[in-house]
Amino acid sequence: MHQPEHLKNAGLKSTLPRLKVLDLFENSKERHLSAEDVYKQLLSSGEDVGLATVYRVLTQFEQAGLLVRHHFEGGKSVFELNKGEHHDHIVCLQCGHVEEFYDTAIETRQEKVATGLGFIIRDHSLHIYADCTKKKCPHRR
Amino acid sequence: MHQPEHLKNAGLKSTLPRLKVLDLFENSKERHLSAEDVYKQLLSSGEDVGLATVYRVLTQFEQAGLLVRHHFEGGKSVFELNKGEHHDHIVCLQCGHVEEFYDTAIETRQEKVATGLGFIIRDHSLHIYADCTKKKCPHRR
DNA sequence: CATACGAATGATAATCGTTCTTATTTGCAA
DNA sequence: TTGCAAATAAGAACGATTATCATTCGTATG
Repeated sequence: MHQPEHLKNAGLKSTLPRLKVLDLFENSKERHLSAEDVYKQLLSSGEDVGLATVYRVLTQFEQAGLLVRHHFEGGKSVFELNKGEHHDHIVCLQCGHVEEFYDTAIETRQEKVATGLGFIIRDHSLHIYADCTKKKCPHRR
Repeated sequence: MHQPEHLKNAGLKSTLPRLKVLDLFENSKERHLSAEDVYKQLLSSGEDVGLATVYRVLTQFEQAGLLVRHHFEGGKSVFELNKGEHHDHIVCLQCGHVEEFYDTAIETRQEKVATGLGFIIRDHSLHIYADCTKKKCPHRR
C-alpha cells in the first residue's frame, strides 16, 4: 500500500484520518460512499475521527482528484474513487445500489447537442433511476 | 386565465397562494425557479405568503403533475411547469441560465443500456454543465 | 533526536435548504 | 350565513454540510 505517496502527490500531508479514509475507499465493498457512511464505518472500526474531518477530507480528496463527488437524489453527496475514466450511473430504486456504465453513443451525442446550442461542456451527469429485475437486491436504501 | 380549473382538476382547492404560485410559473421570464426564488418574487410582488407554504405548494404541484422538480448541483431543488414532454437540461456555468433539449438518440441509448444491465428505467436526469459561447450572458448565478 | 511552527484535527456552533407543528384563517358545501 | 375540514403563516425542528476555535500532530530544521 503506497497511499502516503498518493497524498504527497496531491500536496496533502499524510495524516491518520486521511489514510483511513483513503484506505476505506480502496478496500470497501461498496464503491459509492456518503460522508455519513465513511464516518460510521470508521467509528465502527474503532477509529476516533470527527465528522467534520470526514467532510473536510472528502472535499480535499475531491479537489485533489482522488475522489469524484456525485449528487444523487436524496440530498446527500456520494463519493467514489476516481478511476480516471468518466462514467454514468444507474441507481437501483429498491436497494440504492449504484451501477456504473459508459456509452460512447450517448457521450458523442451530448457533445453534438451542446455545441449545437452554443455551449462548451465542462461537466455532465447522467443518472438513471430504475428498478432492477434481478433475483437478489440485497442492499437497503 | 383558467388556473382555478387547473387546480380543481388536480384535486386541489383554489387558494390564493396556489393561484399566485401557478401564475408566477406561467408568467415568469425564467422557466426554472427554486422555492426561494418563488418566495422572494411573491414577497416583492406584495404578496404575503409563508416560505413553508411555498414549499408545500410546490410539492403538491409536483405530485399533481403541474410542476417538475429537478436536482441540479448546488443542493437546492428547482421547479418548472410540466409541459408533458420530457427533456434534459444544459446549465450555463457563467449565468446559471437553464436551456432545455431533447435528443432521441440519447433517450433510446439509455433504454438500451438499462435493459442490458437488467434494469427498468423509472426516471432519469441528464444535466450538462457548460460555458456558453454567446455574446450576452445576462443572468447571474 | 529535539523542537518549533504551521497545518490538521475534533468538538461544537452555525448555516442552509427543507419539513414539521400548531394555532389561526380560509374555501366552499350545506 | 354558518360550520368544518382543509390550508395557511410563523416559527421551531430537522438533516446535511460548513465554519470556528482551541488543541494536537507532521515534518522540516537544527
